[in-house]
Amino acid sequence: MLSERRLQVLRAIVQDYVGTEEPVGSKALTERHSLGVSPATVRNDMAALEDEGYIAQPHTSAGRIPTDKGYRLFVDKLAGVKPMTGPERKAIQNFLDGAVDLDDVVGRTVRLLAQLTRQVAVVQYPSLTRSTVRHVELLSLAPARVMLVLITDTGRVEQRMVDCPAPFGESSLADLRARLNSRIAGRRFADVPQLVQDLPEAFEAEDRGTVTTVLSTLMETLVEETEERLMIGGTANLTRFGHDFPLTIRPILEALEEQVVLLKLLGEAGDSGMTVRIGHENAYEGLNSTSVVSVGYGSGGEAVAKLGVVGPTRMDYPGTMGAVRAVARYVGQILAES
Amino acid sequence: MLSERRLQVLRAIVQDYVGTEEPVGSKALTERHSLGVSPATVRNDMAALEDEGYIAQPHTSAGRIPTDKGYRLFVDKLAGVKPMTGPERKAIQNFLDGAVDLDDVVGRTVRLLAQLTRQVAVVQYPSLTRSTVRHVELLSLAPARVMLVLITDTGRVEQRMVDCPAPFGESSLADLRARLNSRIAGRRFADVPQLVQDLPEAFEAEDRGTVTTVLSTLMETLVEETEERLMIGGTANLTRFGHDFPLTIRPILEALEEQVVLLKLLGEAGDSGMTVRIGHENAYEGLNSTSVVSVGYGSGGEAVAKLGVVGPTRMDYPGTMGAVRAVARYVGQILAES
DNA sequence: GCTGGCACTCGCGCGCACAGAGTGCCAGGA
DNA sequence: TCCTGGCACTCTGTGCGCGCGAGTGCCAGC
Repeated sequence: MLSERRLQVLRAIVQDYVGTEEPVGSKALTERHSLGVSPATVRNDMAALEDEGYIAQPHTSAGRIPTDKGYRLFVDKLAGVKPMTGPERKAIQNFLDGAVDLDDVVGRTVRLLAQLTRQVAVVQYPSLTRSTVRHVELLSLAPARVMLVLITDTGRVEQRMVDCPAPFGESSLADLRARLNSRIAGRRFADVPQLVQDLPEAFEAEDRGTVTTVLSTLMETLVEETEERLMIGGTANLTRFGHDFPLTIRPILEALEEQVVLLKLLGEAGDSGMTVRIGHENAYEGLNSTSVVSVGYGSGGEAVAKLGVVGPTRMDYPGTMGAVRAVARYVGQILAES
Repeated sequence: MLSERRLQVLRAIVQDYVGTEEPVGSKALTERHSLGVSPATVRNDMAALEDEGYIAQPHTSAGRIPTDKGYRLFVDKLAGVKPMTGPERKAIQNFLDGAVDLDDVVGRTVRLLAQLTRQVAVVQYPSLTRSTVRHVELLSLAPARVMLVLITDTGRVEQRMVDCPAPFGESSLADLRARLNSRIAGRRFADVPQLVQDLPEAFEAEDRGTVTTVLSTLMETLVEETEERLMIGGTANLTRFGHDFPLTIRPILEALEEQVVLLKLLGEAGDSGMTVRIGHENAYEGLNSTSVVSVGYGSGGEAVAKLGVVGPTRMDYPGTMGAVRAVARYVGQILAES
């Protein structure tokens, strides 16, 4: 167990290193923080911290820098979440209030988060897993061609083209539309398959093939849309990453383009509360030198999606966590209103 | 006027520099290209080319590198477009064929283009300016709340929430929906305002306010959607940009996040045929060290949007132009089919 | 108008020495 | 038992000088 003072030393090291980006030595520490002890004592503490794996030296006879384990302890025990100031909160609210539709909300959120944290922001579109169907629209484009439009209660709209096996009359289409909506409007995605299972039986034999095709397209859409899309922004902030640049930044850019990777990353984070994944805690190798701070957000109490930022392990955790939490809260409000 | 041989020398310099990324000297030139003359002669030619501003020396007594003006001449006069090979064309087609909807088409196109050119790809969503309305759908969500869904013939779907000034009955809504569609379905965006101008008059006084609100939201949507969205990809390729990295890459990443800048960039390019903007020819300052190769694409003959790549001025122009042209052609085909 | 020769320039890489920061360890004191 | 000042040691980063090599411009000759 580490003594109280050693924890303070670790906290000081993290804070200094985040600020200066340079390994911090014992002398500098005692100068900048009033620890009440001499450099020599600090040196002993540092040696102990290094033995425990919380800090490391890049080279012999350089200062110390925190390890992933050190940051972990810092985040868990030594630092809180720094709340946003009043004016900051006001600004967040104002910025998000002007959004006109879902795309706009997500777009603004990304920009805002990137600007506040000066890091890369990732925002997942509100999830459809817990969503319900608001309306299904069917439009006849050609005798054997139907457009399927799905509208969800989160305000999302998806459309698919359906090629029918046989021509499909306008009246049959209207019939199908009406039956479909009366059955599944307001129901959850997961329940849809059962609810429409016996629908084809209500139609003439010649139309059954088409009905089945339309239904399976609908189901595909539901499944596909359950897999989430996301938006990222603030990639220019990657340039502030470090000095050894090209090598560090490349895998990160690659990871950011792989939506699958990012979705997994957000998905792995706990469902409630804020999650901080530090360095090697990230499963994806390219992000081993980064930390991911993420949190769920949603209208009402339930989280429907996640958002977060990706930055260097050497980041201002309290500030970043504060910004992420605040933004998530306000986005939730906006979504609840619309 | 430059002699034939000097043009050849310029061509050789561009090709070598693009390959090696290093200033190219007279001796290396005569070794790698069979110009049939000695290094001394090439030196004279190079001096002449430098006087004319086609090439420059980074430092005294280093090799020469092409200037923007040099690349311009190279692209205009000295190099053609390198066509894709058969297998490459096949691969492009296969890759694009699996797309399920518009988002998917654009997404695949971006990835494909980035991979083929190993540069940053930018694809504009098919434009709505020349588009027609396929269908307008109105859904009642609450007594005084309507969802407006617009479907275009390019397969795009946009929705907006409308808060009505007064409650709006289901039958009035159906009436409005029917009238709207009979008037504007199949018509061009630009014609819509006139066509619906006198619609409110057909309704009871109590509903007129709502009808007007719905119509103005529709018009807003049309205008907004005429301003295009776009998708980018392959940003990881920026890491191959140069050695002086952080300084070069930062403004580029910033530019890429500013959709307005990119749209302007694509918009400025000529409406038909391929456009190459080299270095300082780009209006936006952050892209002064990059070249942009863009071309319009669309279903049928008409171009409905643009796509292109952003890369270092030192790029393989013939190859890049070939890839861009080929991809644009196949995307056009895919869009025409769907 | 092309060629070979020659002197000149300049950036780059290498070796070296030095300063500075930081460490570990130890003996002495509260 | 724990803290402190002192001391020797170890590195890294930096500045300087130097030589090499690539490349140039110019000139006289063919």
